[in-house]
This record gives sequence, C-alpha cells and structure tokens, in this order.
Amino acid sequence: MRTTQFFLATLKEAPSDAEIVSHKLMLRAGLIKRLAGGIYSWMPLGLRILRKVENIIREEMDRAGAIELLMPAVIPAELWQETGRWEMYGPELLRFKDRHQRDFVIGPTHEEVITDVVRREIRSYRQLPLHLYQIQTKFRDEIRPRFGVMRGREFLMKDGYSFHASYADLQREYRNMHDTYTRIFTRLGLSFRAVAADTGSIGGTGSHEFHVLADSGEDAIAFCADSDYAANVELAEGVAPANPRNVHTEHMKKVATPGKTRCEDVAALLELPLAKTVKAIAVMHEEQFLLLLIRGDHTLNEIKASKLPFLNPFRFASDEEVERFLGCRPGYIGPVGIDQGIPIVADRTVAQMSDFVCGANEAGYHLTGVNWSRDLREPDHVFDIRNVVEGDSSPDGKGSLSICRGIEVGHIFQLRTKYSEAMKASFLDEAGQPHAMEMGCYGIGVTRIVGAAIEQNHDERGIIFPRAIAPFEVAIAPIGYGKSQSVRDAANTLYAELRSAGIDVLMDDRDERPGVMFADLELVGIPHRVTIGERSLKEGMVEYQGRREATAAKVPLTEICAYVRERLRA
RNA sequence: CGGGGUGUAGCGCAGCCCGGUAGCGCGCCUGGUUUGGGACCAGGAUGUCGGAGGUUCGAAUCCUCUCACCCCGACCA
Repeated sequence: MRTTQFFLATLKEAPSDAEIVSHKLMLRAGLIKRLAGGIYSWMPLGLRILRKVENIIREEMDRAGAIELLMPAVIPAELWQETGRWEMYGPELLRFKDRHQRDFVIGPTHEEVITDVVRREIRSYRQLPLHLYQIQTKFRDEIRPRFGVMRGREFLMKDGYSFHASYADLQREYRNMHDTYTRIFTRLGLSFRAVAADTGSIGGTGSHEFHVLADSGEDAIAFCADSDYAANVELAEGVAPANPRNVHTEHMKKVATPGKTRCEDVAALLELPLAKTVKAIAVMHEEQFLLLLIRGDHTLNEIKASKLPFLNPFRFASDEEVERFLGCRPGYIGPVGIDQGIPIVADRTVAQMSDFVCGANEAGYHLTGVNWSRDLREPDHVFDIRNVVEGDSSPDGKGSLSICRGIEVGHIFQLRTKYSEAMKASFLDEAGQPHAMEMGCYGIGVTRIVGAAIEQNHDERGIIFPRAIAPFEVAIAPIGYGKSQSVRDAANTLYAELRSAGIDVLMDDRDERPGVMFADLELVGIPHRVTIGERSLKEGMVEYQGRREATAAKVPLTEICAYVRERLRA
C-alpha cells in the first residue's frame, strides 16, 4: 500500500476526553473515530488491525474444530422471554419495537439464538458434540462507557457455544478451548494470563478469564508466584490466618477520637497499626440490619458477601438506619454491646484478632483492647468476605499471593443445562431417552484486544504493534521521493520486492519531510522501517530501524530485502 | 440515578467575571524557499460561539430551559 493511495488521519494532539494511553493513541493514530458515547467508527488503518485479530481467532477456532456461522444482531424478544432474561436484564439490554410494535433487542450475547438454532437441528446424540461460533457486533448499553474501545457499547466479539451429550464431553471441550485461547493470545503476541473467575449465578465447575496484563486494567488479579494459582480478586479466597487468636493482653478502654471516623485516622491518632483496627459496615438484607466486620486495612468484597444466603441481596444501610439500629451516627459504630437481634458477620481475619480497636457506638469515641468473648459475644457468622491483598497466603497453600492488573479479553465457562433446559434443547441418547444438552460458552472481545495490545505495547512516540496484528509489517520511508530519481527507484524496487514476498508493506510516498514521516510511522506502530535517502544511497546503503530499537542499522541496498525478511522471522 | 465540570474553526485552547458583533497554536489552501526527526516566509479560507427561549439598543458573555460529552459517586460507617 502507498500512503498516497491510503487514508492516514493522524493527529498531533489527542481529543481531551481520552483518558488512557491506548484510547489517546488510537485517536491520534486515526484508528478510530468516536460517533457517540462508546460507539466508534473503525478507520481504514484501524480496521486492518481488527481484521488481523479476527483472522487469527478464526483460524484457531476452525483448527480447534469449531464451525463459524453468523446470527442476527437483532433478536425478537420472545427468545429472551423464554429464558427469563427479558425480565432479568436491566437497562443494559437495548430494547426497541419494530413497526408492528413487536419487541426486539440488539443482542448483547447470543445464548438464546444459538440454543434456538440447535434445538431445531439436533435430534440425536450422534449429531453431538457441536461447537458453533460467530464473530459479530454486540451492543451493551453500559452505564459508563469509557476508555475508548475498551469499554464501548458497540463492540466486536467472538462468541462460541458448544453442545454435548455428556458433562464429561463438555469438560473435554472446555479444556480444548482453554488450550485454543492460549494459542490465540500467544499468536497475537500478548502477555496474558488465564485466571479462575466467578461463575456467577450460572454455576458449573469452571470458568476462566483470559487477561492481558496491563497496569491500566480494570480487573485485579491475584496470583501465586510459586504455583499456577491465579484468580480474579473478585473470587480469590482469603484464607483464615494460620495462627490462632492471640491471648489478650489489654483491657477494653474507651478513648476519645473526635472527628476520626475512618480507621486510618483512628490508627494514626492512637499510633497503632491499621491492622489493629476493625471497621464495621452496616448493611441491610430486606428488613434485617447486620454488621459486617473487616480489618481496618482490608476491603469488603461485595461479591463474596452477596453470595451468603442471609445477605443475598444486601445494600449498605443509610445513615438514618444506622442511627435507628445503633443509636449512633456512622463513623463510630462497632460490634460491642449491640443488640442480639443484629447479626455480626466477621471476616475470617477479624475472627482471629485480639486487642483490637473498633467504634464505641458513641459519637467521638472508639474502644481499644477489645477481645472476643470477654468484651462482646463471638461473631454470629465467620466467612471470607474481604478482598485478598498482596502477601496473603495462597489458597492452594503454596506460598503467597501477588496482585497485578489485567484487561479481560476472553472468558470461557461451562453453562451446563441452564439454557438447554429453559429452551428445551434436548437430544435422544442411545436408549432413546431425551436429555438436555450440556453447553459451554466461550467469548473473546475482539475490539478490546486492539486496545489491550496498545495498552501493553507503546512508548512515548506511539504504538508498537506486535507483528501479528500490525496494520503494516514494514514501512518504507523514502527521503526526497519527489526529487531524487535514485531514491524513488530504490524505494519502488524494494516496495515491489517486499510485496511479492507477501509482506504487508506501507510505502510513504507522500514526499513529506523526514520528521513528519518518521513521526507518523512510529505513531501508528509499524514494527519495521526502512529509510532510503540520497546521502547513504550514494554508498549503496539504506537504513533499517526496528520500532523497539534505539539505533538504526546501515544495510546495503542489495541485501535489504533479505535483511527485512530475516527480521520479520525473528 | 445523584454530585461536579465542559461545550467557541478539523484538533488543542483563550475570550465569559466586567455585554459592544470572535481570537491564538496546530492542521488546511495558494505561491516561494527548504528537505535525514513534526521547516520557513508571504498571502488565504474556515465558526448558525451545542440548541431553544428570555433580558437588552446590542448576548459567546447575563437569566431560564434543553441536549451532548467528561469526571466522581465501587472501602463507608
């Protein structure tokens, strides 16, 4: 491709609403243009990247035995009513009516449609297993679309669904997809990690997320350096401290802590470690008021708490409710001396604490030297309700946890028979008996991968694409293209050679000043560049510059084609 | 949905407090000089000042409504 025949739309300054580096760079490089919140056009250069990602996914899915199809983006409401998701889904589901006042949705996911397809086609165990997938535009009306393409409302997704005659076969395919995803993200050239994930209400034995590792990621991942344990922090288990509760050494004492409503402030005032404090979080489950206890330096994991039957669902108590049930305004509440009718739910860590600090249920006062049994009743419930932190023991008992951040780009899970039962997708076994099909579901955020790849691969000059998804693999930058016959000849010859070798090459024939060409070619992330100028050409040399390399290499013109091909192989 | 903020040229912004008929940088167009890291000189084009209404002799500026976008609201007892 020649630049003059293509469409480059680079910007020196990024629009001010871009927050993270990948969003800024995608805008500056002219990969995408925003049309509305979370809705973007993919410009020609960006589309080339998207297509490359898509093709790698397609190749690997096909290789793994899945079969591509394409389902409609617009789905009649009846299918969603059949599974109950029409009611379950909130405003995130974009609903509309057609001219006959029939309800439709724009598909945020396609379990219903695929299950409908399969139940009409599949009768016998002999037709199973079957894995169908599509690469298609989805729409989710996110509360807060942001970060450009990372959390968009309209986005491209690969979603695959597998159907099986037995759970064992579903597990087999699940492992197959785990391997396939690993191959896909490896081929994409990304640094990633598969982590155990929350299965949500769906259940089943397994769910894994694939995360591209990046500091700007929205998810926190807990992993163990000494084993292969890795889990989303939402899920990672906070194990009970190995040491038993210490013997108490202090008497309970009421201390004045005026204006100190946060554990941090109280600890600072009393000159105690934050880990000696306990924060009480007042919540409501229906009409029941409860107190959750978390160590001062820990944070509540709302997902874990929500899963407890006596808390599902819960909300934070209002200030008025706190006053009503504890007779004290928020900031100084604690578990000591409270009514028997208010259940105390302690985190495992808190249950092991001794001589701790908590609110005195009296404005302006806290209690120190508090101990279970002696000063207050033992907690009514002890559960893991906090987020794990760096240094916690790994749940598999093999060392300690580290925390890093990631961008979720893939998710696989075992749906089992949730949809097949709701939608009566059944097959006949060898004995002629009907069974609901076992289902698996496997998604990859195609659009998001582009953002994630940039988030992971950039420098102050712009994007550095991994070769597999670079819009062009090599750029030719001829200096004085319009003026110098020798430069033009050398550039045209190299361009033709690289093209005939099947390499994706961009020739910058704009006759721009070198600085402009270099800046653009670097910004858009082309991994290899050959600079051809009259000066070095006189000595029969051209220059090769790797996007990640600090210095350029002089290479004889006669060898440059072979040289580039060699670098591409590396 | 609450709290805050911003909408002025393709992009980044000033002007608004204190009303007087719109400006800067980049980009764009023309001509010339340049040509190995975002050139220089000269000339030029581009705005319903987000929209509607109001106040006023006069509104980008003041008032009301509205729309769009951004940020915060997820550790707080």
